[in-house]
Amino acid sequence: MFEFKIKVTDKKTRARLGEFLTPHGILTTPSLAFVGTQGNIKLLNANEVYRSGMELMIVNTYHLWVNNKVAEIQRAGGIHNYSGFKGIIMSDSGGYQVFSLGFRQLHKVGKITKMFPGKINYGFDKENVIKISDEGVFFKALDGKELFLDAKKSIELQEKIGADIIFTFDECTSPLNSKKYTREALKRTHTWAEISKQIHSKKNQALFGIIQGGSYKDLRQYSAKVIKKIGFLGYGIGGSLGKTKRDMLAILDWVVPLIEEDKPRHLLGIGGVVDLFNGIERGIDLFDCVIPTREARHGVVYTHYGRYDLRKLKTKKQVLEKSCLCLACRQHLTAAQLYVLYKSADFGEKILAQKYLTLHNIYFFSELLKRIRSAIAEKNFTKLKKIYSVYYQ
RNA sequence: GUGGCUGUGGUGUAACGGCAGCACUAGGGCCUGUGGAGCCUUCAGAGCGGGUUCGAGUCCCGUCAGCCACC
Repeated sequence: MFEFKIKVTDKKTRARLGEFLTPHGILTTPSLAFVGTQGNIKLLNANEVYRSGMELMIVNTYHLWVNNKVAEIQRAGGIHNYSGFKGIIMSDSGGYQVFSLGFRQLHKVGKITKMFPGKINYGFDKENVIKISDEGVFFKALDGKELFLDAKKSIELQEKIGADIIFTFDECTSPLNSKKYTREALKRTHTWAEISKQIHSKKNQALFGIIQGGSYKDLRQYSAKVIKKIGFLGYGIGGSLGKTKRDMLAILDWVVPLIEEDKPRHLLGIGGVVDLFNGIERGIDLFDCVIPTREARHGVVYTHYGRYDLRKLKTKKQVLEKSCLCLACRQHLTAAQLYVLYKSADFGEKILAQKYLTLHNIYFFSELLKRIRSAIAEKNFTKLKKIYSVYYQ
């Protein structure tokens, strides 16, 4: 049902071009999943997603579960029917919410410390809504209800959701957690990985095991060995990913050589332009990231000549990018026109602008990944990286 | 022409006579397995001239402008 074939291997780096056979088609890698937390990309309907050229989406087990969507998905016959997305779908296990709803709020950091610098007010209270034990995690939902999620429950939910690629339930730690704590969390992650594998029975879903261990070399390497030994169809490399980007790359250099060549590797939650090149260069095949869609809603435009705040393009009387085939660029909507819509007092017009930017950014990242795949095939990945490094640092 | 009302950042608005605050706009920044169509940050203000007062955006007089009503 699943098979990962490596087509081309880069001679200078660990980059490779691959094909991952799934029940919903062949996924050529490297690839990036766009995040559709509750089964849909925010602001887009299924038709728009289809026409955007999106190939891979990741949905979120925690949010589907908390918002009582799972039964509805089952009734629809699975997440593909429910979402209307015909491509390949992954589901996150809920392990990230252990961090995003817990330590991230207490520590005020991202998976890489510098990601959330300074004092950010997220608009919701800072009390810890998470209680972690060796058995699983208690989440306090927005309505105050307490929910319990563990490996067994996560896999059961993910089987009901029915994505093509699913993940083991893990504990995503904070970069500010001590080594002692990270080691304890890692032990839980490994236990939960074993349980996840035992529970998982659906043959039409590929279960990926998640490697954790923070930014500690021995823990990361130990985790890679443990997860490899349990045996999965692919690997997820999860946060925390250290204090700087350099730490993140070091983690990849420690872990990737310890896992099999012929299995796909997914760097969880990462997907900035520079990160894609750096990850692929170190042997990563899959990414997922909220950046393209979230930043679109916040007015950021990605182009092959750099990343721009729409505000800076307000006088530009041309499309966002000439070569782009997204809905906005195809309709010859200029940056200036999009800016007017984006700043409109009319809420509907603002949403329309955000929708256009979302489609544009999805198109950009899809196209970028295509170019990367071609470059690997044509043996000039390093050259392509150099080209983009002019506009993206 | 007479009477009345109103004059506070670019805009819209607050503040018993006591540090001129807020929202929008504009500028700068952020966002990495989405609790976010979100967050942080900077610039920018009393129509003009007098007076009372320790102290005036606030009270008084004049002036100018705008709005309303009436000849």
